[in-house]
Amino acid sequence: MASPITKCFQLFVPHYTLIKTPSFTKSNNHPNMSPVKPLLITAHSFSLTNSSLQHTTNNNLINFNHKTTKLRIKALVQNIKSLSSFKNKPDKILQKDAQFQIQTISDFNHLLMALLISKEFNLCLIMFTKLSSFQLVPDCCTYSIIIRCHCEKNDVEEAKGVLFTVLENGLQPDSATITVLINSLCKRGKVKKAMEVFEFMRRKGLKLGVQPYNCLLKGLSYIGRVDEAIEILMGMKKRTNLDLGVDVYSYNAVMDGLCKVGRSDESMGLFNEAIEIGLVPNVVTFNTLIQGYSREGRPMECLGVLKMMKKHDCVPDCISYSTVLHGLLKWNEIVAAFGVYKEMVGIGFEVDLRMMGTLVRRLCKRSLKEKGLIHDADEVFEKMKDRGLVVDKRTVEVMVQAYCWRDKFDEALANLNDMVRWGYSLEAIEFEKVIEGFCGQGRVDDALSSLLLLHANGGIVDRVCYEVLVNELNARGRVFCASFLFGVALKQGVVLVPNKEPMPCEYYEGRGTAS
DNA sequence: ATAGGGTTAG
Repeated sequence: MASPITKCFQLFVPHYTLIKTPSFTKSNNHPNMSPVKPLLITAHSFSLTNSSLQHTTNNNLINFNHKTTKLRIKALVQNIKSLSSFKNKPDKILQKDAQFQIQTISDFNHLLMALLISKEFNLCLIMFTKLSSFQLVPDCCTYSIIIRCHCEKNDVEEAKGVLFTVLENGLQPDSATITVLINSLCKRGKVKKAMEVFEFMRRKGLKLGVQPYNCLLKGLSYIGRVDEAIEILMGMKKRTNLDLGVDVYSYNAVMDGLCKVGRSDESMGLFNEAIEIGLVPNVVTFNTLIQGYSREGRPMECLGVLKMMKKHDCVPDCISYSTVLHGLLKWNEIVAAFGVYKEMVGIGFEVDLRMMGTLVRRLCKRSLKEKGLIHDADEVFEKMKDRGLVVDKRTVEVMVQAYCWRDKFDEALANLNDMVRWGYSLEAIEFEKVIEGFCGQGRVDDALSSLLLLHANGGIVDRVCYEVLVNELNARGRVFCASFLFGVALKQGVVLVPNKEPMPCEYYEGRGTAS
């Protein structure tokens, strides 16, 4: 009674030979493939033990018994399911029990899009060839997805072919379809080919919107032909009262091009021009400028841009702050960097752990001159420990050193233990400082355990460490312990010449006479 | 009415 339902896996059964490249003819001439709607994709359809899959073992494009194919299909289901996170459109296509109905070309486009997003380009193209079995006719949207698919595969010629087919079929490719192609070409630096498409469209008498032009601007900037980009931008600006015009994306593209070649001032000039003609700069505009100044070694001007943003009612985002912070660190403006760090933390932005490490190390170094900075280093370091499971080796080393400077040997030892826990070697640590420090505070046992920590973890204990400790033990009359250590040193080939030889014999003799 | 299209960091 219920009409047989085409399951997704059946789509891949080779009832007929697949056409190598998808054709765009609207033929319904697949006799063995009864076109039945709707298509239901259920989790069950993908069941890999399904006996229907046995039919697919012949020479075909998709072999369901092949391990990787199974994995791919599985991943595909995941991706289609996770479509719910895709642009608020889930409810339309995802029904309650995870069934996926295809009734309209729009549903089909969504499926193709899902495949595209999951980078299943070949599957996407294959699905496209099955389009007619759903008695569906591709529309502009379908074609732009297919064009994008070819582009992602780096098959620009094929993509262009699709565009021509669209035109031949009498369909009007709209600006969105073209944008996909132009963007893909420009992103790969194939600006010349992109321009050919522009020329082609012009000859066809089809007008393009501002977006494809923006792609071109970006493409030109990308290959370093910024001046040409500026020229085009100016042309676009002149035509404002026509249908084209410029928008903030256009300016962003060219400004970025200028910034990338060290012409940030000119970029700022363009910014002012954009303001003049009434465009509203967005966070990307400002971030572009920040990046420009940062690259040019003008990190303090990044802070200026940050202030400008606030004046323009533009809320700096994580990228704004990260870029500024990165610039300040790169050019060694450590105090300002800490200020920006504090601001980020205050807002609740996560700071990159590597930048935090750099900040800690520089603050430590700087604190030799400006004592107070060490507290800032502490603050950032504590945050790092809260955040990550491990802290990078160099940063802990520097902090251990800084703790030693301040006679905070407990903290130093705690961090040395962390280093061991994290599997770091202790070779870079100045253990004699730690041991001397503990001894100086009269804490011989802590000094001893520091030495043992180093020894137990394959570190080379140098003469100074042994000497300091043996002397200290001797001074405290702990002769037995001193001689033990003396022996350990000897075993390592370190012959100690302490202030006073430990005299175990004397010691025993003493005991002997007493009893 | 509407799917499909363009921007910034490390």
